[in-house]
Amino acid sequence: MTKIRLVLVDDHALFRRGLLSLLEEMPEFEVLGEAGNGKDAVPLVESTAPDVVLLDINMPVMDGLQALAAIRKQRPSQKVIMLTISQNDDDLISAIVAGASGYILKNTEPEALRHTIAQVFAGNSVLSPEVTAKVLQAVRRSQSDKSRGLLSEREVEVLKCLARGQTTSQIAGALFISENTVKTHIRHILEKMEVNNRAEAVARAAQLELL
Amino acid sequence: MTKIRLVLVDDHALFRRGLLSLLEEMPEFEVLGEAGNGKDAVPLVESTAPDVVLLDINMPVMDGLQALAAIRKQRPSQKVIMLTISQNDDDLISAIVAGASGYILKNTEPEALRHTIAQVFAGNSVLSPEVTAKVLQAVRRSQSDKSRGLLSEREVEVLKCLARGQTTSQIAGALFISENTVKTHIRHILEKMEVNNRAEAVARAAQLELL
DNA sequence: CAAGCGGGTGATTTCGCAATCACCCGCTTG
DNA sequence: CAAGCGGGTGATTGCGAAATCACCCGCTTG
Repeated sequence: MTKIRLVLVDDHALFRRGLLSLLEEMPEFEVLGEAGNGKDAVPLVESTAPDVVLLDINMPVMDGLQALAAIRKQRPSQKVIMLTISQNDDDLISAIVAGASGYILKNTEPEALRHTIAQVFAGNSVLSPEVTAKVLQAVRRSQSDKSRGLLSEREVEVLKCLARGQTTSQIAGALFISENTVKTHIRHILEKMEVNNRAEAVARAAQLELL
Repeated sequence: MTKIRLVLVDDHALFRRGLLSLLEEMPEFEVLGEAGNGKDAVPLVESTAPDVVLLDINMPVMDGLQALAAIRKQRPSQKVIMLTISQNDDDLISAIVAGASGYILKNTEPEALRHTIAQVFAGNSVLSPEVTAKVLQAVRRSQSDKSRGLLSEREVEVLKCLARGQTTSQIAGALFISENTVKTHIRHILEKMEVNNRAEAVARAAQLELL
């Protein structure tokens, strides 16, 4: 069996050596090299071309996020797992945006780490359960942001009326505007929500909970 | 030890029964009830108040996403794990937005399912590695979308010049505008990126790769 | 101390979008 | 067939953001 070739990057020599012996006990892994900071890591990855890089964030000289960006710039398909103690939201999101395939905490069990590396090697991504919740929150926020800015205030009001099953003339009466104006608002709503009729608009609005 | 109380929702009776016997073999779980569609699931969850709900997406009468929304509306803190074969992006994102704490595929190993339920019960979130990559892609897209719309075209041009280390007067010459205009653009860039000086702006721009 | 640079404030024009209304078309239904 | 409704096109006004420039302040440096 071809071994999964790794590079370890962490500024704590003790942790790095412990991790090294741990991984070498697992027959499917082969550690090609180690680095104690980002500046050393970039050329090391360049020259050894490992399957997966295990990368710490908090490091002197060049931190893990900068190193990640540099590595991914040189080798865009390089798989990198962030292995860190940081549960900081900015670190997490930055690492994802910079192209990390995994983000796991240092308190992870050896077996889980083994599983993570195998999954990443197979082309999948893995997050520690503790940080997954943060990522899901970020997704929720970004989706609601996207929905918020989409429609103007007035258009949302019209949409609410539509959802109550009101007709054009009823909406016009309720909002003290002409039927023509209501129709124009609905037109814009349909365009922005990329739907073809009132019913579809109401269905998607209910689904997105933007009422 | 207090058992983790579950409710299973899946329209395939065979799968549901198999899952039931599997979970009952694990001493830490207790299955309070089952449902074959979303319409039955909502009142069942309401009455039994389980710790965690395992919910399929593809179901007749009321699909899992609608059921998830209904359940979370009645019991906002209810923990729900989507257990499905769907790797569809829309299903995945919809489930997350609707408040799912987990999204795992039906080909998951029993031990991994056991682990997932325990993590969700503990307040964390879990995704199957196969879908984690999709979520990370969604995060990347939403972050770049956020960055795109943030700065105007002209402001991006100025920022590019800044990143090359050009001074105010050099930028003014390059873009055929006055120094004052350049300064105003930079002012707006600093405001929008929430940074305090040019260097910070360049650093974050490089990090976000919006050059 | 004066020139150059980074940074802050005010003022202008222009352009796009929001909000409004009028008018037109095609379908159903009594 | 005419009245009502959903849907489409054009036109107006007003506000806010983008883009432009002028002027002011404080620091460094020769």
